Amino acid sequence: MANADGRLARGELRKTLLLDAAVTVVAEHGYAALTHRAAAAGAGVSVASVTYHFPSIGDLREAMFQHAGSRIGLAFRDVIQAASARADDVPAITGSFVAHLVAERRLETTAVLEMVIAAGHDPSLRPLVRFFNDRLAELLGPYIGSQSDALTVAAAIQGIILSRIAQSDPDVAPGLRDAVVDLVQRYRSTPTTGGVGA
Amino acid sequence: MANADGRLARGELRKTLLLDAAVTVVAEHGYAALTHRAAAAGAGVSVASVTYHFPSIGDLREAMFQHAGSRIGLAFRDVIQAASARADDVPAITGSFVAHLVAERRLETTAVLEMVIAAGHDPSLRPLVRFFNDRLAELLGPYIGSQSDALTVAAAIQGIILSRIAQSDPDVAPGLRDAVVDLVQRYRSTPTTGGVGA
DNA sequence: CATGAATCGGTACAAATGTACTGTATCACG
DNA sequence: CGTGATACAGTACATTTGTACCGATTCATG
Repeated sequence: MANADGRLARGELRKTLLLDAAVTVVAEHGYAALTHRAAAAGAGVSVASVTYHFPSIGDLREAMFQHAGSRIGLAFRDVIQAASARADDVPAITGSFVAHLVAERRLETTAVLEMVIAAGHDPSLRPLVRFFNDRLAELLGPYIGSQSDALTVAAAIQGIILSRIAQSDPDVAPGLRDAVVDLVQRYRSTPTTGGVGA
Repeated sequence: MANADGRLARGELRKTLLLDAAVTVVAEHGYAALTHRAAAAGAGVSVASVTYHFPSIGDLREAMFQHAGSRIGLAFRDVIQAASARADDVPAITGSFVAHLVAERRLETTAVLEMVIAAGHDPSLRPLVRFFNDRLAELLGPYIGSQSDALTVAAAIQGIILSRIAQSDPDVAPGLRDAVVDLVQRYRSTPTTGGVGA
């Protein structure tokens, strides 16, 4: 899709540029501020370039959510693999991962949270929201035995992330990680080999 | 403000009618859908009546958040009083309260969650968001000794509520309450008098 | 009952937005 | 080197939205 056909590669490049700009708009000014013109201005291109790739505003919104979700999803894939290998380290891995999301992936994370809210009145978004819940639960799975508990903790972690993003205090990142680590540990079900106990 | 002056009473009545309609619009169609005309249509009144009480759209948005927050805040006041008297029952009280919010106060609760997201890029909303976090932490206070832990659990509960509203499954209410009760119990710090242990 | 403020419906207009249309440049391919 | 599809800039127009304005109605008060 890129090497064989240069035209498609160019188009995809512009698309990602536009979607990155769209994610930035949503994260910095809210879901309501995402317009063709706002995305065009953020990417430094013409409005027609946006309407060409995303003819209707619904297309832009949907692609923007998919894009933000894809970025986060890739990060999930790596950390899930690491967690499945060492179940005892799941709390620490999860805590660092969440801190990473809020710090280095703040824009995409914020956009995903906007998507979760939007899913409340837009059923078409629910499959993607459920996908993220399942991925987060999958990350916790090796440490938390119960699937039900894992989903609860996944939702709880989302709430902790939300509260930090809502306050937007840049200095709360370390406290965020500790809070997540502690939360996960309180749901431990599989016996750990080492550890002196908290 | 109501009995002494009939005109003000009438105005306040219309205001609450409009704000209830505004909250409904936000809960059912999202924050972006809140316009003067949408609120007017929802309340069955003219657009001028909305612009009279809320001249700019910013006034309407701000008052809508305040209104939804006020409704939830009143419910908080009662439950906090009940919880302070019986610390051992805090998990059950909190669980039932959360279930009540999602069931009977779904519209206001959804609007408040929209406000939390909006606070990420609108600092003027953060005091109200912090107020709710503090109230929820205050509710948990008698049961959870650490103020830091109480705030974490408060954020976690918000995440659990968010996940249920996002999925919008009406049959998950009982599971919701159990999940909240279990979560709070895992953060117990004060010794309970009775109880056989879970 | 007269009066003035509060309230509200109807209308109008400027700005923002969604979206279509036209022309042009780029690039793969024959 | 022509050719056609892709990609994009500029423009235009209809719709939506924010907001102001005017007139009618309600209601407390003297």
